[in-house]
Amino acid sequence: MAAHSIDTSPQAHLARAIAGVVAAAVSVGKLVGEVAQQVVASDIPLERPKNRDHGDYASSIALTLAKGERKPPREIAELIATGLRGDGAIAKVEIAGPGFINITLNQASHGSIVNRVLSEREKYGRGSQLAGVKINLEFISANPTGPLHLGHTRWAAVGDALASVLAAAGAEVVREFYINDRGNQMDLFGASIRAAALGQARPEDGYQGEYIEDLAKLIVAQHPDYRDLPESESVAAFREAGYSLQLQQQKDVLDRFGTRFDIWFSERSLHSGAALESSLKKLRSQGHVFEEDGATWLRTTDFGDDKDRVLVKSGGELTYFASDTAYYIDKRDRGFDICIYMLGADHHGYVGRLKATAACAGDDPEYNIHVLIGQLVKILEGGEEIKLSKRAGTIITLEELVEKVGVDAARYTLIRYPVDTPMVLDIDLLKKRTNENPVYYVQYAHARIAALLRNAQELGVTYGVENYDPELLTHPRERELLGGLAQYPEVVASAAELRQPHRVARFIEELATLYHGFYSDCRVLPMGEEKPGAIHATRATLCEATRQTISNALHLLGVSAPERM
RNA sequence: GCGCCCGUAGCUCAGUCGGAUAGAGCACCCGCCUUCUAAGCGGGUUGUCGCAGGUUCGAUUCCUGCCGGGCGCGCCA
Repeated sequence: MAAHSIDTSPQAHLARAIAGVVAAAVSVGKLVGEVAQQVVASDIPLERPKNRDHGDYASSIALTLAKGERKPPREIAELIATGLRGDGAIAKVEIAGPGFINITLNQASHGSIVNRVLSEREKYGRGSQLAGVKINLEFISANPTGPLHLGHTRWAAVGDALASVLAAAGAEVVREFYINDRGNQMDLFGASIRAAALGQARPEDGYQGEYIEDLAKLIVAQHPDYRDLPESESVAAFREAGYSLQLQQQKDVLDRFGTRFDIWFSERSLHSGAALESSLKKLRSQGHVFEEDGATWLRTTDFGDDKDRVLVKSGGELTYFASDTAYYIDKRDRGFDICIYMLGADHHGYVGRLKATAACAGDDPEYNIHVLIGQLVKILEGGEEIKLSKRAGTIITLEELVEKVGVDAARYTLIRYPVDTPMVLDIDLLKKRTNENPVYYVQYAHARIAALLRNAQELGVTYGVENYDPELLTHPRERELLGGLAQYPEVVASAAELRQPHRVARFIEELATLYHGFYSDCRVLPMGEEKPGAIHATRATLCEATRQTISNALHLLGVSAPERM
């Protein structure tokens, strides 16, 4: 991490302090193990123990070092604890259990997080561990042959949130949507619309949804002549018109959902430009292309794929896989260090070939390419599962879900689970505007603080860092809340590193719980004739820092932070 | 057959780069609004962390095998 952005949170301070003590012990020969010699602040395990008797922070570092030192962990813990006791931020250090170091901070240090939050404001939580890294995040990437369904919706929410989280960690992120606008399904799409326009039965394997009728009507209204063209021209005309309308519909729906893409990338553009040819050239130069049975293959088995893949069919046509490889290489040529793909579970078979493709192009598949596999979403309505079938037209679309539960609830619900969890959405339950939906719980906390701060101003409580005195925050609830606020930057950093935006959602829920607990036990504003004093200003300032943190976190997820509910 | 994902409380799910008594919400029972939003707070009840081995001071977490569920294995896109 760059020197100008030293993390000033209490736990970062502790990590540096512990690393410093260990390094000092190494230099005088009290610690000799390899692990101890190499330890740096970012390696120091430091957590907020569930049990408050275990202090504000606890570290298991002594247990980790014990093996290399061949000494009892408690002895090492004592050594470190002794070194820490001189630290001005620390009130108490205790050794517990097998060798945990439990640390209690002094008031000023523990309370200083409020100053940090209120000086950084909407920037609180941002870090720099991904500074200078260019990331291409591709998600949704639906065919332009129909509305976006629930699976796409999960990605629309999670992908957008992940992009924000990565950006918050300092990365330069581009959100990209790959439009699969080539291939048989496009002709099938055109033929389906044409059939609807002519009042004929749709092709058996064609698209059956009602939206096809709507598209047909729209197109015929503008271009009645399309029906009279020779069949293949007519299919093409309906296909292109339908493509354009459907793509625009997807863009509009996503826009209303709050997910906006930087780049809409057309598969066709790979073929009309030089991308395909130059990618083939690159792959050939790396030596993994071969000819067999009249087709051109990429030897992906060199890098762990199950089987080699065809790039050019014996008939001379390019495969979808050829597009994929060209697309990947094009992204790299555009300067992206890391290409993240978000795919549905039904596409997990692609992971091997995508990674192998990157390797064939001479890249590091462990760094340059990252594939996230999302499990499918099941929907319950009226207690029964709705089976999804695009062809049969029984799908829940992004639009329908939003109509039913609203943007905030839809986004938040989809984001709060890790993507590899197969999730069950109960529509009936989500329709209820009750606290069964965590998004209300979290938004309520924000609105509650906003209301309180409005009242504070009316009552003449002048809150803010200049009237903030951390020595007054001695109540256990206050200490808990301060500890929660301090966790946020670390949560964002780990969400970015692990590509798991749901961690941010879980954090907000925890912070909301801490706030509600504080609120019910600690009176913030003066009562009756009481005059505003230091405790009121200090507590209101703590509230403001909490509001800011919740707001920042909700914004990362694309969920609104209401002032009133 | 081969590969990937999942299996944690009655339900929906966190937690897992090994760490202190396994958590939350919902549901159920009992309290708390004459002053800041009760969409809230507090208390109670709930578990063979799928099963069996292994590694370890320590395993829900790592390894192996099995059982159960989902998905994928085209010169389709």
